Amino acid sequence: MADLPILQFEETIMKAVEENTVVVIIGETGSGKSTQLSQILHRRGYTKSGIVGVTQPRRVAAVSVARRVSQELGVRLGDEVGYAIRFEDRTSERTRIKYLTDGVLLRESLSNPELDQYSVVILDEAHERSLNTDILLGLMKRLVKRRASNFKVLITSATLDGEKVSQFFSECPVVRVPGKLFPVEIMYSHERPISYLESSLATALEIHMKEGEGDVLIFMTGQDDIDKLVSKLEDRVRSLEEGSCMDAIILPLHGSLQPEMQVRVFGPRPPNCRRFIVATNIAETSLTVDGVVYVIDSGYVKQRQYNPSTGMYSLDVVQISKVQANQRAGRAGRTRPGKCYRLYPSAVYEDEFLDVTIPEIQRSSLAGSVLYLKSLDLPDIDILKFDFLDSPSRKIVFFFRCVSSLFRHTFIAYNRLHPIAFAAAESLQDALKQLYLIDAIDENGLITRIGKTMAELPLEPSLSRTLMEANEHGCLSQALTVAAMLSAETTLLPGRSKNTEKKRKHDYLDLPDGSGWGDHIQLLQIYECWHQTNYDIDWCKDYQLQVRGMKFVKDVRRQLSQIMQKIARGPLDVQTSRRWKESQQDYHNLRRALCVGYANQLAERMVYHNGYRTLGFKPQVVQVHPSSVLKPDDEGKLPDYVVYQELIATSRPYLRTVCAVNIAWVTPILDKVNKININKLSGGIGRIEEHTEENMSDLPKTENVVAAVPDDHESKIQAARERFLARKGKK
DNA sequence: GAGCACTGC
Repeated sequence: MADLPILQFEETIMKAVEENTVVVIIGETGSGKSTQLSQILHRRGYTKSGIVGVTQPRRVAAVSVARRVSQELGVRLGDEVGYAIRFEDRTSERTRIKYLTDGVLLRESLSNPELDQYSVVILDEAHERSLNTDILLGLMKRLVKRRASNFKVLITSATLDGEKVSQFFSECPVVRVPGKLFPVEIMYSHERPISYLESSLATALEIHMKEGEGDVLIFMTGQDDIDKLVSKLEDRVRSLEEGSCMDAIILPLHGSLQPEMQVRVFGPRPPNCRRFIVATNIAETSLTVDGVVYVIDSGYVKQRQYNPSTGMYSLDVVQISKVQANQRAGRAGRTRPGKCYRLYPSAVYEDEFLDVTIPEIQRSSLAGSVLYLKSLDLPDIDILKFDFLDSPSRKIVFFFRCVSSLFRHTFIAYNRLHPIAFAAAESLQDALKQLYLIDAIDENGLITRIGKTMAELPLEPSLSRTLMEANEHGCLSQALTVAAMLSAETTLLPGRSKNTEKKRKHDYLDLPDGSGWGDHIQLLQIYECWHQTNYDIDWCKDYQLQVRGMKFVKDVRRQLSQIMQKIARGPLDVQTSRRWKESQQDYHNLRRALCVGYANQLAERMVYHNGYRTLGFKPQVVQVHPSSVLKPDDEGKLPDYVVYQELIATSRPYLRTVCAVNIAWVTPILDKVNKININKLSGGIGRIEEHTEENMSDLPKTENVVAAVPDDHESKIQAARERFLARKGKK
């Protein structure tokens, strides 16, 4: 501990912290920033006036770092040092240093927007740019102005990103702390490989024959490639075995592996043996494998992206960023000097790779984030309560300045660099439309009472809305189950291991089938069956349902029930139905609640075939995913209208997880779609900011331009916003 | 009749 680099910088850091409200710390891997920054602040008295909170993007990190710090300070975990993650709060009144996931801190700021129990907030690993961290960055920017006298923010980031974060916080100081990594020699390919699978294979074999002891970590993009490479490696290594003096163990490592299999990667390594770990980017940050000396980096990663104009998700293989490439290389230098083989030329790294990864906030639907921001006690709501502050219109300007600066921060830098980065305006408009259709905001873009309640639920807005509607119509218990099942769905079904395939098909017949209404209903029925068995673990195993996943569903369901009981007025029925057979009606109310909640995700069947056309977005022809339990009726037809959980483009655009709904429920929603006025919904973001730029009398003229040339207007707003923000920044 | 990168409340 004493030789951690960060301790030599204690004076520098503390001087910067004392003289500034915000400080960026660039701390490379092994600098000790995660464990030491909080302790330094504790020693310097910053825990006397409040808690030092340290956010982490991942649960395991929050827990393990808290445990470590409590050991170093010689206190019991949960006393002076504690942690808070979903489903688990190990803090007490005595807690002075608190590690928490960034999601938990966001939830806390919902009930306490000033975060006044904290004297310091440290946003750790900010360069990872998780959606939650990005929103926290925006909130901190606002908070440091309001609590400048008794609040400090420290942000840790990677080298390439630190300057930008500093700019975001009005050029706050940057302190650089070196890491304790061993040097890693970087080797580039001369050309781009034709097949990075073959290229990885060749490189791995070369290392095995020519290089000394040490494990090899190979980054691939997905399970299929991992499986292929593992089997090829096994073949080739075996044929080499006589010529090599070392044995080889080849291990896959990815998120869908059972935890027992993942453990093999971390177990003790037999002597005179080399392990090849073929991994996804799970090994980039989430899991650390000891003993790795060689890294093979394909330069690619699989990323999920959202297109706000079509409402469609896709899973694409894209080039990594420089930050990611360096992070991967760093995995070779943890225990001793290592080597990193990049399967691409250095010119590609220099010229094509983005400096930093496109942040999640730019690749996701913003409906949840916008609703969350609107629900905070920021000035666009409950204006009467805050009379002592600025006038209402000024408040709205302020709100959108916070929001737009937050989104600016993440959008503008990348738009010209990367085709998949969508414009902030488009993404925000999509979010506003979605929120309007599910009654979370009114036609002026102001949050409604329903929306306010929705934001309290840790769910995507559509599911929150479904719960609220279900509560009105006596099917909350069922909706809670569906919401919980959907929160974990991908982890429920068994993996693709071949020997279970046959067995599963057989058992699958015995599982409920949704009674012809679709996948949501099937999920409900599965959970109710499990409930009937008194949550029997063996029952899950019999039906090949992931035990961990089902337990998670139970936890989520309990948490949602508690929140609903807290926020909803009147009596609630949150008990799981005890007589599920009797509830096998047509699920009328539940399906209607889903229709209301997913008003922005409806599809209409085509007249002559079973394809669907999406409603609400730019219409698209899509198919129900073959994995759906929804089957054509006796006439060979699927339901006329469905709600869908997800629209995803794989080999074709598919609706995944669908439920039949009635046309009578759909019609009023379509009326609403037709009446959408995006300018009003935007709450005059552009208009208000243009007021500050130009004369009031210019306004009608500008609005005419909107109708005629939207793009031009958009760029004008953008320009006005830039000038506005620049001027504000100088003050 | 297809396929699932990784997190998190």
